[in-house]
Amino acid sequence: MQSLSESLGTRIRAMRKLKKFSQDGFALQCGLDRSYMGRIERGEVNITVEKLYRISKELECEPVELLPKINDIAI
Amino acid sequence: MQSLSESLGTRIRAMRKLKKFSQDGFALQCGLDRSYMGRIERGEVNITVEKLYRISKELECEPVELLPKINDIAI
DNA sequence: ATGTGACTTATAGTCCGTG
DNA sequence: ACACGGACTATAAGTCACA
Repeated sequence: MQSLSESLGTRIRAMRKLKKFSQDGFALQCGLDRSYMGRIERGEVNITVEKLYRISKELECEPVELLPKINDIAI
Repeated sequence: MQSLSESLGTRIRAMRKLKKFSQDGFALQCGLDRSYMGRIERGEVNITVEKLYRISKELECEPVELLPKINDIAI
């Protein structure tokens, strides 16, 4: 079972690629550092809800589309 | 328009009351200090996604039930 | 049972680089 | 373009005392 951060990162990456954004261009859009976006997508960090919304906004999706179901992750 | 943290806090409080939990009993369940839970419910802090999941788990709901729609808050 | 101030500690998030 | 890291800085996390 994936961790929450891993699952979230995987979903963010998939959605970003769907939108044909580069990682660093997308980070810039979100007002985040490029190295931090890499860490997010690799599931190395536990982002705040505020950043989740910022990322969702730039991906033109609802946060729920990026969040795993509660029973699909280890808590 | 409410801020994200305010909207999230309001929803957490409403769901907690629905479950008939006291603030400090609920904080304990979540492994948090009751004063910190108070700040979350008042929207004074910007929690991480991990905390959101911990709280959702104890409220027996999905995170999406606690999160406002992206167009309903100021980003 | 809850709000608030004043903390300390942990970690989110930045800025610089390398291959 | 992206992975990965070191060394920062800002802020979330967590504790306690008092109202």
